[in-house]
Amino acid sequence: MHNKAKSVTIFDVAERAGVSKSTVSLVLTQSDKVGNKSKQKILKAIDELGYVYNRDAAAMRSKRSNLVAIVINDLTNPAMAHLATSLQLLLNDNGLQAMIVSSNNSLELQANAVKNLKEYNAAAFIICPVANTCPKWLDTLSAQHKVITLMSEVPFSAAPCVLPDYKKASHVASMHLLAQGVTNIVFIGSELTLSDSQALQSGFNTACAQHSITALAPIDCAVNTALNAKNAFIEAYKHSPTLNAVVCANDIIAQGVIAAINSLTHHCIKVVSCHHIPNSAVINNHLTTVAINTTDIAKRCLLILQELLQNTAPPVKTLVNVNLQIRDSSQ
Amino acid sequence: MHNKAKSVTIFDVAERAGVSKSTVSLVLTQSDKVGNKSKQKILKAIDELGYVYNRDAAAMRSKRSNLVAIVINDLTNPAMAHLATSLQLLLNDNGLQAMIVSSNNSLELQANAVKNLKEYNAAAFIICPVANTCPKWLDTLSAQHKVITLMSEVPFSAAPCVLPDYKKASHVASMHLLAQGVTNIVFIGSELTLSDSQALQSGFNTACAQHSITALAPIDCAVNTALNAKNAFIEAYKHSPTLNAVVCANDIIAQGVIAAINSLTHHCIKVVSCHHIPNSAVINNHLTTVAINTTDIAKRCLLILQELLQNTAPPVKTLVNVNLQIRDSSQ
DNA sequence: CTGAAAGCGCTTACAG
DNA sequence: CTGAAAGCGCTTACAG
Repeated sequence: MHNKAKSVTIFDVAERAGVSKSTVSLVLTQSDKVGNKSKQKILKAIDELGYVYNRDAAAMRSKRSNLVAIVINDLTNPAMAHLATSLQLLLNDNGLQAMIVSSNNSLELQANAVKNLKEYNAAAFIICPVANTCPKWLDTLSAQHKVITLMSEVPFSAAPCVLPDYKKASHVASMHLLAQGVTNIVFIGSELTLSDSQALQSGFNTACAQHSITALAPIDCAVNTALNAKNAFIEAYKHSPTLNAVVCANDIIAQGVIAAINSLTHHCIKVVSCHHIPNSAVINNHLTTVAINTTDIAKRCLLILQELLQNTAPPVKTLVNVNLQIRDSSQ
Repeated sequence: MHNKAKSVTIFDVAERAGVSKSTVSLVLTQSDKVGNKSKQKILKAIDELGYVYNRDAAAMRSKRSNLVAIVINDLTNPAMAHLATSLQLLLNDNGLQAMIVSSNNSLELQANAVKNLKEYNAAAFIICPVANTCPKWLDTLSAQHKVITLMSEVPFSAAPCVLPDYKKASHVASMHLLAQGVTNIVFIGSELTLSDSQALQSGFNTACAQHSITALAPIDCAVNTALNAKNAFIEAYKHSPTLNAVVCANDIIAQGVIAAINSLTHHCIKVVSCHHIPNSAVINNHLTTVAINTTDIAKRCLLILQELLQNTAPPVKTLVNVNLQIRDSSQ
């Protein structure tokens, strides 16, 4: 859509530096086969001419690319944005260029984004998959390209994935409540049939079993919004007014639940969240929550990417540790 | 870093479809100069061979690119993430590919990101600039490339920018309070010397003047966090206990101020925010705030981009309208 | 409407 | 350590 000007090429640089194109190319590709005097002359010429390396040409000729696509399902979630940023910085440190793209929680956009990025010759795809991503689609993609999924599992897919240990997260959160002797405990989450949610419920159920407690039926608030959670909780509470403890799938849901509890006359319900979403608000600093370190996830992801690029087979599933942070809401 | 396999080219497609390379190319570039029977054969061949268009080769040959870099200073701010996503979708609709990159509020990273993206042959740069971005740097960039800045002004730069009308935002917010007869009013913001903050203060001051009110000295909470705002407000309140109205630069600061007010024995202080940051929390729904529509900003940005790509000169500054949303906090 | 040819800016063996 | 040459996958006039 936009026509570039004359463009300075390695030929111009070579001419100015009084060497051949090949020598310039060797300098640009960080080869050590070039004498220091030549190298200095070349760097000087590059600077004087304002030469810009053309990676399209280089990628085409060498059939290599250092472009890594990062496809994020929800960029407006600060945790996801932080993860994407961390990844970008790590990739930069390793000579790779990140290209962040939002799939905006749409399967169609996700498929489209990947299709386009293939045309731009991405060397790898790091995907925070949209809910209900089709495993076959992912498998087809990862058969032809380097692919890693993050944060959310696509069940039975062959693509390596890196996840927080959701099961452990809900387990420690639930045990923390149960150790205080609560008896009427419930789990609330969104889209309960999804793999991640199943893992959370599993940790919760294990904890209940260990304390010989029979939990109430889990509350499903459908879409993951605070308002939905608030309404779903109020509804559920009508049927179970003896409730005294709630394990929430994440901070957003916890916010809704807390808002619901504050609207009740009783305030004797303990709340924990299994998935902390960092934000700069003062507001949430009473919530007992399980912190998920997106920096750790990003680091792990990079290691796996390096394995993929070296054609060694990485683990298909990597669980990153989580930590319970105890605050007022569960006391 | 990663070696692609054999790769199917337009030559293979041409062979299979029984036409020449040129004809295939014409189809790929959406030319209408190709007969329908040929076109169908070609599309069939593309599908059967799993051909992937190589945009690097196309860009190099045609010296055109449809890659647009979006450089965001703070991707973890949901408003910015939403803006980036909106832009991406609009660009897609117009045959352009967005490449989102985070500058993570670092001048160095911002400069580096732009330098790298030039090598990837970006057709345009849409930048939400880091605070204190150097105008000369931006001018040099925009002399050679298509550049638009968003959300935050780099004073005296030649690059076209699209902003919310910050002055109007603080003006309507302040007038709303003053109309209720408040007398001891103060403005609180972060980094008060920055251009955007100056605009906010200007709207505030104008409103005070219109009501013949002398405002207290503005409160500067340095970094833009709720905690900072809370502490700065508590400190300021000690010196001015008669305060009865606060105009906050944005929602984050407002959260801190409200937290501070709640910790006081009196609750008779009205609060408004000049810059709404959308998030899914229920919590903030008592705050009177000025909504900034990032979708409008994105649309405006696209129009300006189209002008730039057509080499017409767009307005150097575009202010997008804002709307006051009245809620409990100012009643 | 189609084909042959040149060339975008680079990298990569291969001789010197 | 350096130079000449081939070629990556496309697009673009230019003849037919």
